[in-house]
Amino acid sequence: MTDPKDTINIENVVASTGIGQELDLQSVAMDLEGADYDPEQFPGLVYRTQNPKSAALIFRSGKIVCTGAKSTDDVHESLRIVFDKLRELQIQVNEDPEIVVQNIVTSADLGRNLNLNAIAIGLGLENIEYEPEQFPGLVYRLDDPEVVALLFGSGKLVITGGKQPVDAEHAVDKIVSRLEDLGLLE
Amino acid sequence: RLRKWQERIRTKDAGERNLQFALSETDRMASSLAIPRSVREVACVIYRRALDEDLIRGRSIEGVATSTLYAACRMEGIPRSLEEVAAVSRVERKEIGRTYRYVAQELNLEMEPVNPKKYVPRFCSELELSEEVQVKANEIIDTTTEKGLLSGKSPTGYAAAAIYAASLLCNEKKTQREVSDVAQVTEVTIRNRYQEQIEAMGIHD
DNA sequence: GCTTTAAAAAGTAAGGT
DNA sequence: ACCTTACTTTACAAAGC
Repeated sequence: MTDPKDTINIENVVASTGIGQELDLQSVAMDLEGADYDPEQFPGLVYRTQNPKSAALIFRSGKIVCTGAKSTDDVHESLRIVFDKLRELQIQVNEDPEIVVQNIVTSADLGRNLNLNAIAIGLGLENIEYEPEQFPGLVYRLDDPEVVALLFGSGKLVITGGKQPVDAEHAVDKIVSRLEDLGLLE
Repeated sequence: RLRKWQERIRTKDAGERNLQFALSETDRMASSLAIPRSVREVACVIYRRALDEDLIRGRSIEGVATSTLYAACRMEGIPRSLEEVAAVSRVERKEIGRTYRYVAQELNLEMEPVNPKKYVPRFCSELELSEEVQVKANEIIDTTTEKGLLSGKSPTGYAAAAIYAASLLCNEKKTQREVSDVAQVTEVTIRNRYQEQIEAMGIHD
């Protein structure tokens, strides 16, 4: 039997940072190749990196959001690229801007089909949300770690809201033991 | 004192006007969906609770009224799908679903997932199918659910496929198109659920 | 509340061939 | 009937309406 923890895969990491300098997004949009900037629609300028793949949202305040990376290392690498691109435009960027991971999205596989109806009742209707008419996944909010898990009939799951990769591991352990206690993982 | 008194009256009046409008909307929607009076009353009780707990703030009266009607139908065992309630509401389906989830959570309605069998009597009568077909459709739903086919599937699509299969088995065939019209799901969904269900039932046609 | 970005899960839908 | 595209859900930051 495969430990469900070994099936965990990081799918997306969201992080925020800042260069410590205000920006004229209009001119950055002109000089930065591939930049998307439509202030009427959204105040941030969108810049995509190819390797690693990610999307950076750059704001007038100099604050930046990076999303789409597959690991925390990729977040740092993507932002390093963004910082260098800005420096090429003669923009001052702090030496090592603090990068804060805000959210990690992971997927995993329990390796068994799940009876979501039984799980909804077993885990307590007041704690879960399962509306198959609206979405096929069952929404399970954990207190510790503070994450949200989406459970599917296939046994696959998505965990989001975590700040560290270990949050997903702890969440999987708790979900597995809760389901085993209820006899719903057989 | 006097100001507080006036404020109370104003709030109360606003609340009453709010409630009056909500009740008339609930009645209008319930009438066009042929929902029994007893269920409308349940919807009104839920709406009143939502009003008392201040859940209306930031949402439209119509949206909450539609959601409570949707919830009441489920609670009373004669569910209407979001598609159906959205058709008589001026709030879009997505908003009705969101509001319903919020109200159900805040009022601890503890709603169980809809059993597809709850749609069988109404859909079958709209299709003028016999009692025999209904029994067969229920049997298909029970058997395939036990085999784990229901998880994550929409109850209406699931019921529609079982009814379609049952109509074939009982020689009272309805087309996928006819069933999809009453169930408000696409023929593709009926086809997909139907294939899974007959395979799980061990039926070869 | 909304707007935008990214990504997964699985079901449903819509449009084209 | 198939194929592709797209929308539903979760979390999160950013600035502005």
